Amino acid sequence: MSHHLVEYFTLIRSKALTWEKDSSILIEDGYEWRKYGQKKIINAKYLRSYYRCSYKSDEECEAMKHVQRIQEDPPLYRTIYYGHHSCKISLSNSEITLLEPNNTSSMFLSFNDNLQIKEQYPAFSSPLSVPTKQEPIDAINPYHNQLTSSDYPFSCDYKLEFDNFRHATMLSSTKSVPFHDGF
DNA sequence: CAGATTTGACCCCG
DNA sequence: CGGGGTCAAATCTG
Repeated sequence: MSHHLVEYFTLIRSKALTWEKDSSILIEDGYEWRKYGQKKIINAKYLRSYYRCSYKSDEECEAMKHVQRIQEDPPLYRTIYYGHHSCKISLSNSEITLLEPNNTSSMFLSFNDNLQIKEQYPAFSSPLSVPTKQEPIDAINPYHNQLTSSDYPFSCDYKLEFDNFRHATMLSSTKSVPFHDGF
């Protein structure tokens, strides 16, 4: 069963290896992350979680990511990646195409048919990509049954936005969800 | 017991 | 000074 995830990627800063990804369902991104912090962000309803690559100490891998839920209904999570993985260790899912932008173009869009959702994590098990531990998912469990692929049909209505940071955000949503919550 | 997470303190920078 | 990023000790988990 292919989940047609509709996601968008935005290169925030072309010099820094930084990009962000919003997804309406939690996906495995192929890496293991260790959480090292969590913060309440003003004007945001939800906590932001801070992760770094699990292999940072072993292999000097500097990759990090921040994950923050930005919307309740439907659930939407924003993941900002920093740096790239110098470690070779991924979850050995060759199916997973890593979500790393490879050039300095301001944006690109990806409709991931090839992103694999781990079967043992049906719709939600972890709001993040660390499958080894259960997460405090109480809040999102109510949405478990809503997040079937049928609720997220593949649709292609794009919305392009430019902000004063000269970075373009291509928003693609099945429901043209407005953004708010301080973003 | 080892490795991950939690959580408040610390700290940096605008 | 405060927001937000990181540290680290305590705690948790398997």
